[in-house]
Amino acid sequence: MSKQVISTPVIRRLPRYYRFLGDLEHEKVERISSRELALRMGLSASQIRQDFNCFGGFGQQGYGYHVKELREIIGGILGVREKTGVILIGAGNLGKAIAAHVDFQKCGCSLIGIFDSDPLLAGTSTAGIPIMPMETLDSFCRQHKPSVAVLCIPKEAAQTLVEILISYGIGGFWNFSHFDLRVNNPDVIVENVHLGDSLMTLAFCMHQE
Amino acid sequence: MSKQVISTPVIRRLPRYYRFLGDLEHEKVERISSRELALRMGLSASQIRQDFNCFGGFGQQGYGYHVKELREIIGGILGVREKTGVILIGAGNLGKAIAAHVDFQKCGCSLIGIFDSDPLLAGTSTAGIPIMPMETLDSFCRQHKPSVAVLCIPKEAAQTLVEILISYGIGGFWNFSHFDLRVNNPDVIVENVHLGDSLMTLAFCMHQE
DNA sequence: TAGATTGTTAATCGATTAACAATC
DNA sequence: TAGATTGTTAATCGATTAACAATC
Repeated sequence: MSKQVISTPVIRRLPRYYRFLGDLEHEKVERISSRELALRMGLSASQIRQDFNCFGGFGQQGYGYHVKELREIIGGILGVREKTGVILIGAGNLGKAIAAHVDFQKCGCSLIGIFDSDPLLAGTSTAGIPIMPMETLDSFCRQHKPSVAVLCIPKEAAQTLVEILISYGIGGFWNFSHFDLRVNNPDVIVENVHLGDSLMTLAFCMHQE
Repeated sequence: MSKQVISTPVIRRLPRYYRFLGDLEHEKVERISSRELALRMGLSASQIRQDFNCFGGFGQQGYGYHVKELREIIGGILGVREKTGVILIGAGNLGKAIAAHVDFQKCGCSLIGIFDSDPLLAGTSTAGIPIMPMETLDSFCRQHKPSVAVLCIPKEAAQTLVEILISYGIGGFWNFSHFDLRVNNPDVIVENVHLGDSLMTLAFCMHQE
């Protein structure tokens, strides 16, 4: 295994490769060349070959890439066969929708608990996952050792909660709060999702030109 | 007005600048230097000055940038004072959450209608917006001329619907369906959001090192 | 074998960073 | 005026593209 550091642009393209290869497999396509895949994905063939070769030579000269095999390899790289424990904090509109809509399984994750400070929600469940009161977070984490927390809480509540969650052993945050979470600890990974930024970008591009 | 083309990385940073400047204004900070802003945002001062100078010189030598003024300028560039008409298709879990959770107003948009093919949903409403049957989409678009459609529908339904929506005058798609929407028409802008990709990226980064 | 397509190196392009003169 | 910080040009860095030898 090469210990080479993978650049961010490459990392961000991996899930997309994985998705497109899934579609191809679904369409019963057995082999594909970098040229064809590039055409489909709106990339260049060179780039695709460069990307794959960050991890090793998965193709065969004169043939291309075996779709099923390549998909499995990239799946392995992305760790989709793992069962990373995930908890979700904040069972409001967005929290519930994410719990129900995102296929955690497919992403190598397993949503094992939802927490909310509203006592009225405790005892109910969403997407088959029980909603628990915040008081039980500590003991739950000690018992089940989730490594990722999805944050669907208001901005104000987030920063302090994050420190606590890190002390509970959380090593990754998928942050939907309306602020940019920044953590000093280099072992903690943060993925900020700003839907508003995405919509603004769309609006800007429409008014350009 | 410079007709210079703005690069994608710069465009993607604009909403973030806008957000951070909003926070600063909230904290009653009147002026800020590129150096201080860089520190807060995890960028370099050079980059910030380069970015702003794509649009014009908004700062003042020896002083820095006036927070409120700069925020308004960037807001103007992003078009947050516009009222771009938006419709949302698919009032499932995710559709409802987006309708309720995303602040369209703040993004220069106005969510004016939700459509769903399920006749049971017709007549109900989410986030104060009425849910209407797909049959009324045509006449609604002719009357209200929305320019953006949010797609919260299954992959299978999406591609054909998109063609129809374009014929109804939709020029921008905010696509949450599980597929990459690609449109040939250069006047149509697409912003694909893949929450699964984002989660996979987080998981990958956690297992790296 | 001939044709196709990879893996990989070299060339190009674009974005970020550094430097500094202009100026408030 | 002196100090600070911008706007802007030049240097660097990294990512993408092009080219081609290796090889299935």
